[in-house]
Amino acid sequence: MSAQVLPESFYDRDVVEVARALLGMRLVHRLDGQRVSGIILETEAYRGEADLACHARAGRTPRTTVMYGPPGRAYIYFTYGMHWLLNCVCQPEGFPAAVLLRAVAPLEGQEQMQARRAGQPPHLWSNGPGKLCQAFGITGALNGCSLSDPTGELFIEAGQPVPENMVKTMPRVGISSVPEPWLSMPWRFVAQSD
DNA sequence: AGCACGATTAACT
DNA sequence: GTTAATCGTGCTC
Repeated sequence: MSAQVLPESFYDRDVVEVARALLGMRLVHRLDGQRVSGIILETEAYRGEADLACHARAGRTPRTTVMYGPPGRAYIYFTYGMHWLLNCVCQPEGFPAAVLLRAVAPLEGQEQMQARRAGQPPHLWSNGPGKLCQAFGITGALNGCSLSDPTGELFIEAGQPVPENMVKTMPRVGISSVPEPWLSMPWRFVAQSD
């Protein structure tokens, strides 16, 4: 019984819907022939050039090109001079939108995570967008790769969907200089732990 | 060519 | 609660 990898069509719809639907799914990175994986617990949606919090607000640039491509690809970028952040490209090709993966619960390959998150306790390995990329060994080398290819290095498998009463919705974080209404859009989704 | 700032994190007071 | 670390990106000159 092998887990089902989410197909491109999963991502080919409104990015806010996808951000909600990704909760409970499983992020997998094949690293040194070993699976490093975790259950997605927190996401944020970034939608189109009109969304002033979205990188695509500046239009199509070298960095944002991947977001304009087909759904189901990884959009990975570098920020604050030291952190990689992982997104899933959504909606039809030509419309720039992506879901930022903000937190996952460690599952497989915990020795790998421990090694990459030197000295930190397990609950702090992947509870942030920069932290999860570090724990999983994800870098810009994977930018643009398909997340729907089961033979690829990085993909997302179907998991246990999170029921509605276990999902909290709130404004996105880290975008404090963005004007309304974008600042308050409830496009951040968090799965409750209990 | 130069500059301000960022979808963050960890280590402070 | 505050702040340094650190550099690619996009904007201005």
